[in-house]
Amino acid sequence: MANDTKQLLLEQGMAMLLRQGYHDLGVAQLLEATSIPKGSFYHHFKSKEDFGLQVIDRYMEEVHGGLDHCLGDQTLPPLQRVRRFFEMTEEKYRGEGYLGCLLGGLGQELSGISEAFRKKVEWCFSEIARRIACCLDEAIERGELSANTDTHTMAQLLINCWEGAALRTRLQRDPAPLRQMLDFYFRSTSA
Amino acid sequence: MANDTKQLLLEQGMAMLLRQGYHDLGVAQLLEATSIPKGSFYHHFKSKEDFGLQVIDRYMEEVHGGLDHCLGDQTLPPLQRVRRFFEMTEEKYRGEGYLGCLLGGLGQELSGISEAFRKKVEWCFSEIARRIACCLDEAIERGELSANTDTHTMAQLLINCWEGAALRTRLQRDPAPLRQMLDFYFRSTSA
DNA sequence: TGACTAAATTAGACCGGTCGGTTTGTTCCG
DNA sequence: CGGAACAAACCGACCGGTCTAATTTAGTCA
Repeated sequence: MANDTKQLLLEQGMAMLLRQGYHDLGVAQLLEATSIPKGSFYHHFKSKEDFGLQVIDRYMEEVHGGLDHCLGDQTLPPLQRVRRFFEMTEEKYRGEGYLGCLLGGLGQELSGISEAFRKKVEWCFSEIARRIACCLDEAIERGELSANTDTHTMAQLLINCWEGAALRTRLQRDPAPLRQMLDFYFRSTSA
Repeated sequence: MANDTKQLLLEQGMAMLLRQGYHDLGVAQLLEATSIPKGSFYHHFKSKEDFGLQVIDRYMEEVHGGLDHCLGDQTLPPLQRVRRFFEMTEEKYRGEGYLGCLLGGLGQELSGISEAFRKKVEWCFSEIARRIACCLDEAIERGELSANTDTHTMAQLLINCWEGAALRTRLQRDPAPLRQMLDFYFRSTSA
């Protein structure tokens, strides 16, 4: 079905964009990998840029799924839920060969030359931070964090430090930076 | 002189690679910006990839200069020297329009498709971390850090968290992530 | 000090290949 | 039957790199 074609392109596009980045991945290469003709590609997507932006949307669906799953787990205290989300993300990175974060990659590559991508990626990070901040608010209520914690800032910090660790993980093909970052952040944050 | 030409290409290349990344910057565009003919480019550089790797070398000269300047300042205690280095880097970012870090950008864009770039960028980060770890060793000696601090890991963490903040700074064109990260790191690290 | 030579550097036209996107046509599905 | 989806040839533009030629620079020698 038509929707299968579009989803296949988005899924394969996510994987290939993660490894190669935006400019190194040509439309032709993606189509060769999926055995889909170019007419179909331009039927579903207005342009390559449109495709890239929709890949990000598709990616965020998965991220929000993961956030729903972890932050919604009432059997764990809030801080552990937040940490669990990142541990699951690390497992996802392992399945991909420790290539880091798609958002970080596209944001880094394109935010100097495309306002559409800069705004979209920044909005995505802000959305993730907003959801984490909500969970940190609950941690304050539960006494896990001191009452004067600026949860918005702490959530942004968590995202930022994770993205830096994700870059080094991509460079080293090793998850150690992710673990060190989580250990440091949660050790420094607990009440 | 010939060396002037090469240095001009490297300087201009640094600036343009920071904004646009590797693949979006064509050799012709760089040559148009510098009014240098293509024959000269390929006289000084074996290839575009060779050029990119030499830009990184040139960049690291500046980084080591900044490290020499800050970490060698005996009028400040060690932790403040380290922090000063990053504050100076933030000022450099301001001059560039808050476009983040060249190493982070190239590492993110190219480390999935070029072993030469992946190794070079990773080596650069390791070098910076090594020098910062030396200064953190001195902070232990001075009592600024507890004796059981793993300075190698703390130095890597500092680099990683900074790179994540640099990405967000690039996305937002705002230094707030850098400052928040430094405040958090040094507040959590002091003895 | 000037002439000469070789090497270094500059100059830019040209190349084959690939790019993103368009166009025309065919097939499928509701 | 018409619109959606698929199909693939084709296009102009641009890519990294090569090649041949011209100019400049540096070294040597009388």
